[in-house]
Amino acid sequence: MKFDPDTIVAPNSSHQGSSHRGRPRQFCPDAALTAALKVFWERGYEGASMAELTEAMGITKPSLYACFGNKEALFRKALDLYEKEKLAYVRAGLTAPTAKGVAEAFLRGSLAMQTGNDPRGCLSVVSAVACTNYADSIRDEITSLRLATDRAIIERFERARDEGDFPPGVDPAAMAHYLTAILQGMTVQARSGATPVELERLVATTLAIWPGR
Amino acid sequence: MKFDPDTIVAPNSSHQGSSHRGRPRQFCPDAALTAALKVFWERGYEGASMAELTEAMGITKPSLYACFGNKEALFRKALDLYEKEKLAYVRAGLTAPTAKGVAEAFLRGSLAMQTGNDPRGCLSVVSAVACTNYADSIRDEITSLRLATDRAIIERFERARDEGDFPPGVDPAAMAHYLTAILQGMTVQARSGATPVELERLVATTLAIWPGR
DNA sequence: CGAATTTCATACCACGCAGTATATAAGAGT
DNA sequence: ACTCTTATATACTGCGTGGTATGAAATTCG
Repeated sequence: MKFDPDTIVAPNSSHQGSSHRGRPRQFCPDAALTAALKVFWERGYEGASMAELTEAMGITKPSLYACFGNKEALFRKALDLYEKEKLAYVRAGLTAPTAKGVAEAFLRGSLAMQTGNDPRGCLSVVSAVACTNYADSIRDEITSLRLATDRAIIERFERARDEGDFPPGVDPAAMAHYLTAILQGMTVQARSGATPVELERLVATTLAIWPGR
Repeated sequence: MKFDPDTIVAPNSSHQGSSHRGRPRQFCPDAALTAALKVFWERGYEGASMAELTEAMGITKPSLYACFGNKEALFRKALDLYEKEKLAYVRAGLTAPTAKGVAEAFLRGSLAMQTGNDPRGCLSVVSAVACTNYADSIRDEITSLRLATDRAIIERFERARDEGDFPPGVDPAAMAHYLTAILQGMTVQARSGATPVELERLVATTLAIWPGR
């Protein structure tokens, strides 16, 4: 029976539940995946070579392939991790009391991501924009991920409209796409070297202009 | 003496001034460069292979290298062509009478580019975001290009402030970066499959929110 | 201990990439 | 007509890529 690469289990640094025949793996898959995410994040899918990845992950190629499948599967898992960990502020932001509060939470969350130690820019944006020749499955996953968050923001803004957060005549869906456009633009600017101060000013400007509460 | 690839001259379809020793070239460099631009535009620099380029340009590899130098030089010339032809609306937009007029010209110009037959998205944005491992010279050229237009917009908005286009307390530079962020976000959304109607709505929303005249 | 099983390390493979050597074709100058 | 020059076509090179074969090391089960 073959090893199932879809299930990452038993990082050997933490407590190991059921014992395991054969030689134990000498690295922590979670840590390795985190390292891989960082590489994909700054180099893009095609820009990240297996050599770079294995070096950053601190493992050899056969270990990588045995544990994660292939490059595409690795990227997919890294993308899952990204959306799980790094995009927490999206889910959190949706709980803000007003539409403007949601916008502020998103903008500040995105800003915090740019000023941290992580690579600049949003992995989803980078992956969506860069090269047309990604594997179709990857493109599909990225777009479906984007559609899901778009949908969530739209629904949140529809509620906001019903609660009177917007001036009359404002379309919630339009405001949602407007907000995501600014977030994406912020990613592009961060990616091309904008300073944290400039990004902070972008946040402030957007909030100053924001219609309603 | 070697042929200087920096000067593209004598497309053989148009009138040919001074005659030319040796076998005449059997393609039009301008048309070939336009075809190359299209490929770079939709695939990115690294995503475009020489095979794709030569096929789209309708010439063979030695012809390409003889005429344009190498891949990097070809991209550089394509980028020049892009900024000269496709970004004409930027220079035109700067002449609008008010700040909001400038914003509208940029937004509509960018929108028109997305709905045309050309590849989606802005080549500069794609090139800026995608892969970190471009040749340094290319990155430098792209950023200097971006800085130049940023500077132009900022100066135009400073004039707009002096002319009273903005409400008091609005920073022209901040508004410039805000506007470019939206344009960049529009590119990202167009690149990831947004419909012209959605982009049109983004333009309308931005203009509806725009402070001042 | 010995057998089974799984991971690790080194070396390797086929392929696509950017770029080129070489020989031939097509024109201009004399 | 003959030479000189430039472009074209075909075939090639060296290299980096994603992915793998193979054998040794490390563990559990009997």
